[in-house]
Amino acid sequence: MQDEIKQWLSHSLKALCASGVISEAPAPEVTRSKASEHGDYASNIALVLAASAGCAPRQLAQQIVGALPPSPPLEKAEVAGPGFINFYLKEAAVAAVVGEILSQARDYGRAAAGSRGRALVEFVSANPTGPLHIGHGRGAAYGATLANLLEAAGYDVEREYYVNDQGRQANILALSVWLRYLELCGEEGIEYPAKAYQGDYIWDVAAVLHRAEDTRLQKSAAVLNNAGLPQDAEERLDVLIETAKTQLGDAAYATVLRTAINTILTSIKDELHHFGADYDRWFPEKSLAEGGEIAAAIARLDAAGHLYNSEGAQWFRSTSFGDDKDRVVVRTNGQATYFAADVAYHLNKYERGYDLIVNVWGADHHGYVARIEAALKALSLDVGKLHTVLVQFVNLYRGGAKAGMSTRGGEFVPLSALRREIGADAARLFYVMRKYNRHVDIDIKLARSRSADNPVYYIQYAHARVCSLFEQARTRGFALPEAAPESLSPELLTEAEESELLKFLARYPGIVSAAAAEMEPYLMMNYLKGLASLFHVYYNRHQFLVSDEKLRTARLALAAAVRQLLQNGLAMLGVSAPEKM
RNA sequence: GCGCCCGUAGCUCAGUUGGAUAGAGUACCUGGCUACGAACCAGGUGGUCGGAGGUUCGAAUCCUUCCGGGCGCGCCA
Repeated sequence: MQDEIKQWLSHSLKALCASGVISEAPAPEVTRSKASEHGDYASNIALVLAASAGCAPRQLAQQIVGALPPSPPLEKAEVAGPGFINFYLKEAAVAAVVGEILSQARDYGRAAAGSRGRALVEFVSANPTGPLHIGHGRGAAYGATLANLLEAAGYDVEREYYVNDQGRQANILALSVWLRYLELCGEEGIEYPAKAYQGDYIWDVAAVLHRAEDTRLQKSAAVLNNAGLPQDAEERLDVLIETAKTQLGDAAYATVLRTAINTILTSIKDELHHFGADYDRWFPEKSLAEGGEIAAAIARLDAAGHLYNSEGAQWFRSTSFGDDKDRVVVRTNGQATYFAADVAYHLNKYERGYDLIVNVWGADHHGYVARIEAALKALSLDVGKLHTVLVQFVNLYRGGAKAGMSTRGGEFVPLSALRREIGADAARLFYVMRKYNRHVDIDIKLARSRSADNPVYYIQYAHARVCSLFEQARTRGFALPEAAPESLSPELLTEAEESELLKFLARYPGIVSAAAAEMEPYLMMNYLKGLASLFHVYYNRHQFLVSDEKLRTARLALAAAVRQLLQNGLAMLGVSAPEKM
């Protein structure tokens, strides 16, 4: 409707331009009116053009209105305030939305599948070195919801998790697990390093190895203590890792590492599934090295002339492309850096031919964006396809007291614990309640309470209410409205609450596309709160199950449309829509 | 020090991308179930939009600067 009004306005402006009232006819802006006394839509075009036209804004507005073409859905257009033009739509034009929603049902507001091309959403991608914590939960809720929104907006979406199954963190994990394993075997005098992973889950993984009864893994604790350990904790860890590799041999060491990664990754997959975040692909970092893609990526940067050697390492001149310092791609020890692998990974994504590539990262990675984009520019790739979303941190409170979430200290709060305490629905909703670049506070006591602070209940309650209403209608033997849209009598919906609700329903498609375009799931969440609120107000003021059959059917149809959009919206947020609570 | 994000009611946050009188929820006070679910609704109290300049018909929104809070600045991942 907004676009149609713009066309009418343009038509009018061209006419005035031809008669010399104004010198040019720019594309007019049309917005939804904030207050109902300002009509349904409004344009500021007269205020914009008044100065150049050399006449008073209100007078110009009057001339624009006079030159509008005949427009059937329009009740009237009038000049108001300093020179705004307000548009009022006919009730019937507004009420048609009920039939559209009931006939299109789940597809209402959705663009044709795949019409916008292919999109990749990579999210969470936490190191498989420990359980997911509440910070990852936000990435999971955000990423899963964004993927749904992009799908609704017409993208063919793939959901991907990048698995860091090699590198230093993976080696620290393997060492940690092996040391615990030796303790399980009864070895004494093992000093467990402070920088190794401290969580209890390491014992669980070690127990898996222990049950396998692999004799290659059983070594004396003495070999570790003879290694001549340095004082520095990080160096100490590196020496221990090397010792473990030589003592175990490549094959056995690989078994430890693989078992550890697989065991933890399995529990991560399981947790994400319970959380409603499912993936199309688990992309192993290791495959990049094994397929020669890291070397190929480095070679491409080199061929393009953007690498140089310094201090025994190979550097990428990322400062030429907007980064604030150059980055190492190959260390002095000959190993490629994590950054080099990540360049290869992004190259891989680009070669898969997506139209949109989304990275969902934690806010602590923001320094990393510039160097990845620098590499893409250096390889002459279209950086505009890549959107890196930096999701801010989550603070967890328990009745006012802050709870920590560090992964290495051992006192993190696992996502699974949060989910068990407040439920997956509340967690999903709380995580996407704010803009992604703002911090989210979750107070567990609040989230568990059935108070009105809790938007989960407010929205779900509206849905359950409609369901209950239909249950009542059924038991009283009333005909239900879904069957034939043309028998819905939308013209009978003339109460103020009804027309407000109708207009709000019609905004849904715009919310879907805006939430997808801005990558802001909270817009959908806010819309659903607003929809629930308008329904509750309407419900309290008017009767649905009235004796007049036509009016009853019209109102039930409106309720059914509300229920449909609550279902559609909640499904997109990964939240259930219960019929009873 | 440099870079990014954020300052709106006591608290948690919206504010449709520069529009008309800055809005919800919560807290506090008051009212509404012999009508389809009171996990709801209605009314009231509550604001120098962090401060100061600037841009224009018009600023919470854009620019400059200061203040306050969060995060990042490894041959870790």
